[in-house]
Amino acid sequence: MHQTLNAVNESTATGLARLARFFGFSDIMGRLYGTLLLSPEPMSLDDLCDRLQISKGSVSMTMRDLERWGMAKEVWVRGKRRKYYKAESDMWQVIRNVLSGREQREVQLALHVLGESVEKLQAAECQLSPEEQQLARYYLDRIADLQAFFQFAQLALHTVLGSEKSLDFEAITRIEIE
Amino acid sequence: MHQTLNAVNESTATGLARLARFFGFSDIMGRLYGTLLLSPEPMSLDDLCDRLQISKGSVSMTMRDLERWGMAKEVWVRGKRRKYYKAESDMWQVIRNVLSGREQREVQLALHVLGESVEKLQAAECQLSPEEQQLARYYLDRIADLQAFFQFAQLALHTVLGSEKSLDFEAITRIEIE
DNA sequence: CCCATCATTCAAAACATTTTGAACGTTGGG
DNA sequence: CCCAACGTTCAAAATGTTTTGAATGATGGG
Repeated sequence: MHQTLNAVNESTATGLARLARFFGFSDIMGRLYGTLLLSPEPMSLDDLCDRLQISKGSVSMTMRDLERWGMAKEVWVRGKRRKYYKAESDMWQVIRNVLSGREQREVQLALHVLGESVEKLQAAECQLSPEEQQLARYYLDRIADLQAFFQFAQLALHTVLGSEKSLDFEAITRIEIE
Repeated sequence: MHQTLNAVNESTATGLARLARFFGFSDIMGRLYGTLLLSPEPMSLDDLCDRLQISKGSVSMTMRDLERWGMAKEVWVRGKRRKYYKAESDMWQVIRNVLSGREQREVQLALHVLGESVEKLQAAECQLSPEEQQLARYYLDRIADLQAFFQFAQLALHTVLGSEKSLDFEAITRIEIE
């Protein structure tokens, strides 16, 4: 294959590895996704091992993750016994999968914990000394700020997840201006 | 101090540690920030060591990071020689600091690399065999998708960073009901 | 100028994550 | 039913990250 094509392949895989890392996934996950994304033909586990020079165990495990996150799909190639994979090439779909899984859970957990703290503080108020009451009010102020942040995040997520097609810019700018 | 106050303190610090980890910072960074956030008085390095049960070296290094990211500030307490710190309590400011540093760089780097790939592919086109040309066009399509994604991210970042307004609790809840 | 009191540094230790590869399933063709 | 060709698993090795603490540097009071 021409050297330029290889170079582009390599830098794309490296860039996606970086992006994966940024989102808390493994390096290999990004490289596998990038490699599949630039392959017009589905690839087998052995193809991927060979291309990326990593063990078959890693590829097998990581492909399962990619499937779980809706970033790759299994493909049957007739006449072949091997498993073949192709990348989900709709980036918006991938983004939505990731956001609706991990990120949304994160935000909801945070809001839940913060809500519990508020309840605890309110319930305990009458048992507190005057100084402690003052501190409790201070806590409630800071917690309110955190809640505002997470509620903003929740709204932003909801907006992105609600959009069926490729995300339009109008939606996001509207949130910020309000 | 009352047990409820301690419990809230602890769960807030733990929650912020989790958030820090999510954003690619260290655990301790989140815990220190959370601890400072819930302290009406500035705290010294030794106060923080004592509260979080971690070595002074860690606290010293991590406080430098927190300062670098605009998440905490040094405070002089008259009559004391120690350094005292307080959290930057404006969450919106903290978010802007983080986004305008790391995240923005990340997006710009990605766009730069993708742009280079497009140039390389276009420059090499005339040297390619017909099959290679077809593959190059496939690459250009996939790269265009990636560029669209990063350009969207860039716009979203720009919008958030451009807004001066800090979000308050009431404003957010009002938006969500609409 | 010296001492006491802090803060900072950084090499090594503790800890956590990722990757490997040999052993073990599974499946389909013969 | 057996073999060959694959996929999967998981304990251990490699690698990467975080934390410690002893040594060192800085600074103000006396």
